[in-house]
Amino acid sequence: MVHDVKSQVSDEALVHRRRAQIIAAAVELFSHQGFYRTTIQDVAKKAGVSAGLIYQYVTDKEDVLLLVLLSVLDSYKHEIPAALEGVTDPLERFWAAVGAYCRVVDQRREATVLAYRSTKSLPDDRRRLIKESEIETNGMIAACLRDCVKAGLMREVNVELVAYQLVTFAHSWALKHWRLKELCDLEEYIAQGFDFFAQALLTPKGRRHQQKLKSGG
Amino acid sequence: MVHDVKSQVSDEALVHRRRAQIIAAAVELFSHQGFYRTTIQDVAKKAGVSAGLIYQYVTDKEDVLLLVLLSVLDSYKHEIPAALEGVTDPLERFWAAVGAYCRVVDQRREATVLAYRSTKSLPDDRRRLIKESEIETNGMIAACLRDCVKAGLMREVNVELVAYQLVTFAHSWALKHWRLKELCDLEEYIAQGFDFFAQALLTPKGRRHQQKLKSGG
DNA sequence: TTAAACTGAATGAGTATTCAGTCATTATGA
DNA sequence: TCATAATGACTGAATACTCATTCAGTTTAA
Repeated sequence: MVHDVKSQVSDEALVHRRRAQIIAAAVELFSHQGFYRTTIQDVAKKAGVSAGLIYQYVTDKEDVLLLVLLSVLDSYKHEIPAALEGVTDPLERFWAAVGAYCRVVDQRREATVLAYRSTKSLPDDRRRLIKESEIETNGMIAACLRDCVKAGLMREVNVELVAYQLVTFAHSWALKHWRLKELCDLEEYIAQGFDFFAQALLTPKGRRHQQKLKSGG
Repeated sequence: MVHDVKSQVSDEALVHRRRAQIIAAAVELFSHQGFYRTTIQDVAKKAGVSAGLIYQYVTDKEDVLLLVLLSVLDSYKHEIPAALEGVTDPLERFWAAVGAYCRVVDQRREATVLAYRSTKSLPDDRRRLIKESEIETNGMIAACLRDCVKAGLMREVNVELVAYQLVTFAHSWALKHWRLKELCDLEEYIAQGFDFFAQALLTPKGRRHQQKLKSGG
């Protein structure tokens, strides 16, 4: 998918390095000033390169935005499977996935907000790439949910919809941070979310299982 | 608050009428093309006035955005109390408020998305107006929640936080409509949300009360 | 030596804002 | 009564400026 963005430069390692440089500068500027208020010259300056150079790695300004957004979504796509590594119990996997999601959102808070603000600034075809990536991430959460339902630990809910609610819960930490940070910190936010979703989703069997996890370890 | 925006024209009724005209055009254009892609000439054309006229009712382009956003938040602020009119039972009031919120979001879906996308495009002082308005609306939901908790119908949750989750649930219908509309329609969305939040929040007493409401009417 | 990477000033398209002037309406005064 | 003036909403072309993008030329490294 990064390969959908065309570059004049052929050396792949160089392309990768330069783009990382450009993305890092752009994330910061776009997050703070927004896409339209940020000029390519700003990005170039912050990245320590010339304006012309950027156009060797990207076809237009919107491509820079696309790269930035894909880099955010990529961090979701990597962190969640990493958090599930080696965990087998369905309920544990579920909490691990949701917790990991919340923590990535926290780490990349400004970029997450940027994604909400700017996705529509992309032309349709590039926007589709973003949506697909989001659906993929959602799918990971949905899969964890489904496993819990299958194991009889959770009620028979509409898995896709609930996955959205979970994702939204995580995103809200970024979107409404200006207010939420006055109400609680990240770990409290996660804890109350867990409590909330547990109440809503767990079957009696699920609840017993949950108790065991809590006490056991 | 609308009065924070200055106009050259003194006739108040005229100001109101003209602004409504400008806002109507701007909501549509901003929603579809975004704030930065929309020119003042576009707005003027759609509103059937000259570009110059707009500047008699507004000091700059950002003021147009502010007026648009305030008009969206105002519709929340009016619809919720309207839905609560004459309802006294705390649980009924709660569902009425949340349901009303979801329906306004649905009616003004594009404008809601616009609010998420564009609030940061405003300078800090004007953005504060928006945030205050949002806190006020949230307060209405929080108050309903608090009454349910006091009446022993709901668990002792962090009312402010849960209010945010409810608001977020409503907003998501707009923000993720591109995906959610494939999973369900608005009424299903609301129904599954009610089920979900009921499970998470109601006490045994609350559950019995809820049953009574459902069957009785 | 030369191809690839890079620079940064120049170009030109796009657009927020202004302002000199028009027009309809209302006040003035003879 | 009816010219004449004053008012203030309104118009839209002109201004002034901001950038995305290009490209002629320079540097780098093999």
